[in-house]
Amino acid sequence: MTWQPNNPVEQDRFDKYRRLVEAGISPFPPRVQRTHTAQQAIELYEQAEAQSVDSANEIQVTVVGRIVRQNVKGKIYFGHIEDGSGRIQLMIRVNDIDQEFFELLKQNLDLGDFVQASGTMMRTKAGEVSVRVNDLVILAKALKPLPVIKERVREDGTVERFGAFSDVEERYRQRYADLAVNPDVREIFRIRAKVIRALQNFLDDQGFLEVETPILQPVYGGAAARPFTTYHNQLKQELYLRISFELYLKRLLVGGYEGVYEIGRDFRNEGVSYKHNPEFTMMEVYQAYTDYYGMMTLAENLMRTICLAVKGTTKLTFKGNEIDFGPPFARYTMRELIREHTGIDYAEYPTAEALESAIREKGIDVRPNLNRGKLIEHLLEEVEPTLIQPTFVMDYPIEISPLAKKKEDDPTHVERFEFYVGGMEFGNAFTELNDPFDQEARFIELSRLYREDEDDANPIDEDYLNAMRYGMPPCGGLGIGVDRLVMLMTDRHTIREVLLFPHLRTRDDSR
RNA sequence: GGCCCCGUAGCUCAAUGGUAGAGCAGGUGACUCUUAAUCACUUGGUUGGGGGUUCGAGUCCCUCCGGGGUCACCA
Repeated sequence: MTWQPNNPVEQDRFDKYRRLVEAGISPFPPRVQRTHTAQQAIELYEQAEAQSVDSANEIQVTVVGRIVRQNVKGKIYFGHIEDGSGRIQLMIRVNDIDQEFFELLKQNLDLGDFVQASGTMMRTKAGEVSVRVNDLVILAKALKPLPVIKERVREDGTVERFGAFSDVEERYRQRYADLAVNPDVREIFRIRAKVIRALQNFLDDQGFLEVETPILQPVYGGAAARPFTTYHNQLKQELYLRISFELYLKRLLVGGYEGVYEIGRDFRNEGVSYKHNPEFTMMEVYQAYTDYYGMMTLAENLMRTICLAVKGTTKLTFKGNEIDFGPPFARYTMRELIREHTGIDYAEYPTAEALESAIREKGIDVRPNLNRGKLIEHLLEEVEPTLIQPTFVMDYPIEISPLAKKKEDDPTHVERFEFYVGGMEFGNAFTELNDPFDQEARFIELSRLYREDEDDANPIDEDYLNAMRYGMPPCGGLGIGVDRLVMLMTDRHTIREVLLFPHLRTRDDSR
């Protein structure tokens, strides 16, 4: 069943489409011509105008773009088209082109149509550099109306917008429409690209090798999360979408690379929230012959570099807070931070039962029967919203860190840090565990711990242990959530705003 | 998954339980330098779906769908 107009506005567009066809004009021609972008045409005119207005007015251009504003008068048409470079105004006067054609355009051009316009450059009486059109080709007819947004440029140059397309659900479901009418949304994804490029440039400059590792994995690991499962028909093999890159990247250090990184997609079959999407972009980097102190330096330099690349300074505003990546980040141990903030020194409570009742005494609600590590983690979450300036939280309990090396002077803790900015976790790093005996013991302990909790049952990656037995250099590893980084750089407060196509439930009514 | 809130024209939003409206967009007409153009007239609705209460439901109740917020989950 081919598409039919669903409402009077679409019916009207469809009628115009048919009128064009009847007039022998293709609404979707195969060929385009273009001599200048909108921006180039305007700059060219302004430069020439500085020399001589007469010669500037002889500049011939052909520009293309989507009609974003129309003002049709009796015998003159004004409209703005927008291309990738910006906007330019078209002026079509009836005596500059065939009169019948003028009437046809007047009747059948709509907001949203793509057109190609040829003519000479000029400046209107109101002062706007424009194209005085003597030929126009419709490149693509818009059959559905884009949301209408009117704009006024204030005296101070800022833009006031009226009736913006703001329904969050519709914006995400029809991101193309969102992008088409909301330039600030387009800007988010330019910044996103910039963040990723800056990450790559920074890590490349430091001598790291960018690699790609499997997304479809026979054994998942490297994080505590439920995976998505899938199935290879011919191989008759159950497969998982990766929940982290960690175990594969560290295999590469065994292989002899000194530093590797990957930027890519992780998939976690968990709840969604303003900071969680089922698929998200992660950056993980591993470096031989260093430790978590080295990763702190790396993280500081990395955040500084990204911020500079995007903002031109080490400062930014996020949720109304000014954040500065210039100075060294604050460093606290997890224990002291929790003690300061909640008054609980978890070291005084060696069992989960004792710690749980101490937490409850402080009036903090906590799910029953959590293990001690998870209880401590829960306490850290109490502190999290207060960590506005860049902060390293160091030395995590061993129970929740099976891939990190123990602290020499305290086997109950590991050399691990997470770093927080704006009340949100951005990165996670450790001195990587490279002792295959210890690693094996941790894996076994972990599978024992989670046996009761079947949801979290984690398979043991024997091949990873095999790799480690060949000798893994001492190393540090760091993971950073790229989407959250983009949130930070764009001051957006939900992950969905920085994903082009965030996950939504399917909606079967085709409204 | 729990709790709270929301879903009305293409878009942005109104409407004590009592005839579903406005602005923009669209249509017709006027207008050869407009730029949130203006002026006149005007089309457009299964009020997310289904059920119920009521003389009467956009509004109250139940349920389903979708979204937002929040909590939980997330080594």
